[in-house]
Amino acid sequence: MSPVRVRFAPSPTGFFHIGSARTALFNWLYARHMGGVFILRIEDTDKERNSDAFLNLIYASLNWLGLNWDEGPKVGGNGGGDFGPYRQSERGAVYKKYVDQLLANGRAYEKDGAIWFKLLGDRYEVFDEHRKKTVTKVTLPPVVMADAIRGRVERLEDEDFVIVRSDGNPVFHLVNVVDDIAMQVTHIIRGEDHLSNTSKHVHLYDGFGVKPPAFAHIPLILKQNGPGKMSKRDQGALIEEYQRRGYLPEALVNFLCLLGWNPGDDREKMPIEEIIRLFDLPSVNQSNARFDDKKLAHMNLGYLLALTPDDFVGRARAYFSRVGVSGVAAALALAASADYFREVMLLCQPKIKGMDELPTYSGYFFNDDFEIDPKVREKVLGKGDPLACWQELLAALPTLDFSSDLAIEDGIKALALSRGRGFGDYQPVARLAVSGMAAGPSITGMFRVLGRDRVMVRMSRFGAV
RNA sequence: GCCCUCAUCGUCUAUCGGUUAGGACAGGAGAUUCUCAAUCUUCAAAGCGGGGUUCGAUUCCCCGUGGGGGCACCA
Repeated sequence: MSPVRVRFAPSPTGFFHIGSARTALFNWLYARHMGGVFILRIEDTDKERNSDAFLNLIYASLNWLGLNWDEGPKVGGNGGGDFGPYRQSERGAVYKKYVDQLLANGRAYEKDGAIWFKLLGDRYEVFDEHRKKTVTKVTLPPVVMADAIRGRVERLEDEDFVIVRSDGNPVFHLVNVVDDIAMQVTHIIRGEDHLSNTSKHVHLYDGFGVKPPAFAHIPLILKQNGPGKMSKRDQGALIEEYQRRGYLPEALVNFLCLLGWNPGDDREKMPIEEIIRLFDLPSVNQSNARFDDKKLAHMNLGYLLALTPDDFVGRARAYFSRVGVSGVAAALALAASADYFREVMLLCQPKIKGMDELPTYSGYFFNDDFEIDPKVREKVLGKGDPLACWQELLAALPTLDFSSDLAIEDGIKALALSRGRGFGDYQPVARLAVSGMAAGPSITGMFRVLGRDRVMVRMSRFGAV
């Protein structure tokens, strides 16, 4: 049996979005599951709308998601292969050869300067109400497709169609089929929006005398709010955005897998190896799925909490590096010692919901000139006996044991006991004085990481304001 | 308008003729707690409608309805 060869064939005419990513992902999963080949083919025949920036975005996004391609343009460690070139703009000669074949065997003809594919059957004219013009139709049986996800699909294709434009450029249907033949693609996994095109494609395969590959049309991702499928203009649609916001790619991939597929049981958060092992075409859903950013965020949190300390700190540093140029907090964080940075990050890991919270959440650890939120100040000072607590705590700091969170907690509790208070009486004002914020890591951890000197300075300064 | 396609909680989904219709996210309540989260417990929440087939339909078939996609010398 010949090995499975699948391809992802994006066109560099816009930002790389969720829908494309999932199509790429399902192709990649199937290839990996079957031990086959994942091909990246760039469909850049639309000269007007192509751009190198979008092309590079495709490479960058696939890399970020971990969807490495075995054949395709050589980028990083990816690509190569014996069926290139893998950019359609460089395959003109191939298309010409195939078109000539059609012309020679009578399955294509010229009209109005363009080349049309010829359907086999009797022709008749009819007025098309929708398009407001007379069209020539062909009497022939419908195309029957065996879709791996949808089962049997039947559709009548009864009009000849253009395969090469009058300007000499081949159209999508032609190049798509030619390349799938030339690159020996065995399974075409693509969005359901292509289902109606498939009848044309099957006729083309027939014209070339080639048995069509297997088709698998995956359901579409619907936009979170409002009607219709998700497009690159919709909120949360761009892969780039998740990358920028510090989402973990493995979380996004896991989430995307669950949009239209499931392992057959209740499991959701799964390592990619397990997903590869279980993934298969028949288990892909048939109905469209609505995008849900809350669930994605939850998935991201799950992965975030599960990161090992070293991994988390490394990724946090990478995130700070990326935003560093534009953020003061990030720049200061990067300037701190590696040990201190690590301690701060590990304090924050269990508390944040995403990497993008890190600069704000941890800013005061690195910046002594942090601002005190006036609203928080008002709230904290308006409750209980905060100033007395502040003074008592300040006085106790020089002798407080800073050796561990527990020691700090015991120390403050002892103080509280001696004054007839509770730990909770000191916490709000201490947090305000030391961080300026209403929420954050445990006050004991915060004290320990900042160290006695910094805590003292901040506590003292608080009274002066 | 024509063609294709889909249909279980608000959302993602399990069920492959017989279940108290399960899980997850979101939402409500409670527990825990030094803030905020997280976590744990818990509550509420679904088979689009109508016909069949069958001893029995969420499940199979048909018709409606609703959603989605397509109908170019775009991809």
